[in-house]
Amino acid sequence: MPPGLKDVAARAGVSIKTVSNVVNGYVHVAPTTRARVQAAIEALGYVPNMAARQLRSGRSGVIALAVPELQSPYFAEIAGLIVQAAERRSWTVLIDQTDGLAERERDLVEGLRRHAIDGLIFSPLALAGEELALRDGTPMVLLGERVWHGPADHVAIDNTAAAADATRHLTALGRRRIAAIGVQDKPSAVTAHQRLAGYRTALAEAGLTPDPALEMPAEGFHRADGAAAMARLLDEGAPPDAVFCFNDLLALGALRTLLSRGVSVPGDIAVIGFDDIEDGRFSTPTLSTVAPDAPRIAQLAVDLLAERLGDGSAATGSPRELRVDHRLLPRESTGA
Amino acid sequence: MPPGLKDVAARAGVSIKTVSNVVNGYVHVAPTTRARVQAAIEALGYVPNMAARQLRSGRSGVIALAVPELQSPYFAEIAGLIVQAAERRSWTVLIDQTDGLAERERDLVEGLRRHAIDGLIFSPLALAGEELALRDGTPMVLLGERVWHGPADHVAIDNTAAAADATRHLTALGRRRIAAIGVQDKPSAVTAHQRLAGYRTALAEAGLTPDPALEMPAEGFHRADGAAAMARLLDEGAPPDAVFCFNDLLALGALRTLLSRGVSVPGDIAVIGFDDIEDGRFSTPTLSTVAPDAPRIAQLAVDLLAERLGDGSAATGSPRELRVDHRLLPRESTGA
DNA sequence: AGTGGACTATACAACGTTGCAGTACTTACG
DNA sequence: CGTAAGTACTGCAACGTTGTATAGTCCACT
Repeated sequence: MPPGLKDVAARAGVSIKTVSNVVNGYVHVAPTTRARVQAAIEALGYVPNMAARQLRSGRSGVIALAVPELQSPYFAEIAGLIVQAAERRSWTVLIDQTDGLAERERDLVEGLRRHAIDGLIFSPLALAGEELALRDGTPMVLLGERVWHGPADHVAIDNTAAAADATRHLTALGRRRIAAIGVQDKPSAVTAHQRLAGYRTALAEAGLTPDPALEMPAEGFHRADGAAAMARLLDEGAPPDAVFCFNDLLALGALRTLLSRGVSVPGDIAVIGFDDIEDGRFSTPTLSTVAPDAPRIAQLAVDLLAERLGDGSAATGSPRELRVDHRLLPRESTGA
Repeated sequence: MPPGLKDVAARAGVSIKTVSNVVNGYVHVAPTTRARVQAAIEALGYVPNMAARQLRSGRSGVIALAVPELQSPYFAEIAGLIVQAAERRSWTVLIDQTDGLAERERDLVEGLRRHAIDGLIFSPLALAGEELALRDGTPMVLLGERVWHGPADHVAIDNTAAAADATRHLTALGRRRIAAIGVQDKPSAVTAHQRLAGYRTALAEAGLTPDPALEMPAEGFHRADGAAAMARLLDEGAPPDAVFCFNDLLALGALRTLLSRGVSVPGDIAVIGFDDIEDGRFSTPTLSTVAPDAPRIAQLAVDLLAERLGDGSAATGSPRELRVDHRLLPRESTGA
């Protein structure tokens, strides 16, 4: 049985409460007493019992981070950064994998973990809009691209603008038949919609007519989906001279198809992705991409949550939307 | 304030304990009572308070998983699989990132989280041997390649044999100058040592003399390290005709260097990696590798932990070492 | 008719911690 | 010198849950 305040108190010859005061850094404790208690703590190897603390205070010191999947390098990176940011506030991060399942996401929102966590940082895939309204008062910060005025704080890049930047990079190279890979129908697939919108905007700016045959759907955002979409693009009629993939994994899959068929990149077809994952910096050719400022996203998400947790009433203030910068990174796959 | 047993009891007109009994599925509750209580639970949206539960039972239902880094696809995959396996036991997994820092690892082992977690699945990088002995009774399962008879249960593939298999694949192709990338000096870098040993064994079997110039060190196990090591290999004297990289990331980095210099793979140099991460299945050329049975590793780790948690005394039985299978996956980078 | 057992429900204590109220002693000040 | 303010410490209650003990009811079998 691990020692408690009781045991430390007995050993130091003081009351339980005094030990508690020492542990919590209460000021009015005589130096000699404090030293005696500290010694007892050391000797017994006392560690505060978090469960009891939480039961009293209602705070667990744990925040949850819910992402669709950790396998995806982008989310893995975000997760790592958020853990770091949370550590600076000595919070523990509980990582939840939703696999993009609506059911799992709903569980989170409806607060099945309610008592265990102080707040939630959430990157929703299946849920959108009002479905995200939290029933209990647990503060939540949304990550990624939510549309207008959701029910909670929200950190994201300007997705549409970033997609337009990527596409503009291709039109600026003089490409005319520019395909998009990653289109999704589901109304909840906000990311895909926004990137498609940005793509179309940039095409229009360049005076190009959108060709439905060039807007390739993808079930998921993985390499295999990108490879398959690219293959269809090559097999069906006139191939494009450039492709904007809605994320880097799709782009790497597309690259694989192109190279294995002997298509020159960027000679015949230029390719650009989205996210700036590490893989793209070492692929052959290296992958042009749009890089969201991930460290800043992580920092802001944690800061926002901290603000809501700071004052007791989580309801203070209306939801805020924070924009984070993005950068275009031209690499070999578009001829850098 | 969220409702507690007390509130439900009041609404249903029964005692607190009866509600507790209903919640915990105790058999001897009259159907009508049970229904009334269930209705009250629904109406109030009651959710059990985990902190209080843990305080009573000493069990949190949370296990920790500590890995060097989530960015690494191999660990991300393992993490995902462990979360799945734990979910089947309705455990929550707290993922800790050690960044391979000895200090962080020591904190874990010394049980700073002691009260918060029921058990620990740990993939140590910096710590080895007796330093890993847990002071308190928290059950621990070690992941990855620890040497003989550590202080805790341990799940791993036969690292040396797997490395030998990979190297043998290269000698079987008739390659004679086979390099290794990923050598590390630190005594705690057990993985690197074992893979080097396997490599040397296979060379010896093929009647080849090990050439120190072909054993390339790598600071980390990342793409950049692999790319740099490969560059040095090409620049210093006679280049090899095959390379065994100690993991897939190193191999992908090496691939990048080779292709950007116009070296043919596998024509001039064959490349094989280790881990079977998704990236290697979509690189150009696709990457030959050795695949550990990751799902089984995850399942066994969780099972082992469950066993230690089952009976109250965690000390039952001496540490066990479980071997998991691995498979050689020849792909394009060695001429498949 | 009496005894044992299964069934249903309850009361109480305890898990380890902290907020609040309170006690005893010291110092400061008019 | 008396009172107020500050310092050092203590005791009790409460957070929400569950294990143990207990009490009453009903039925079945001697």
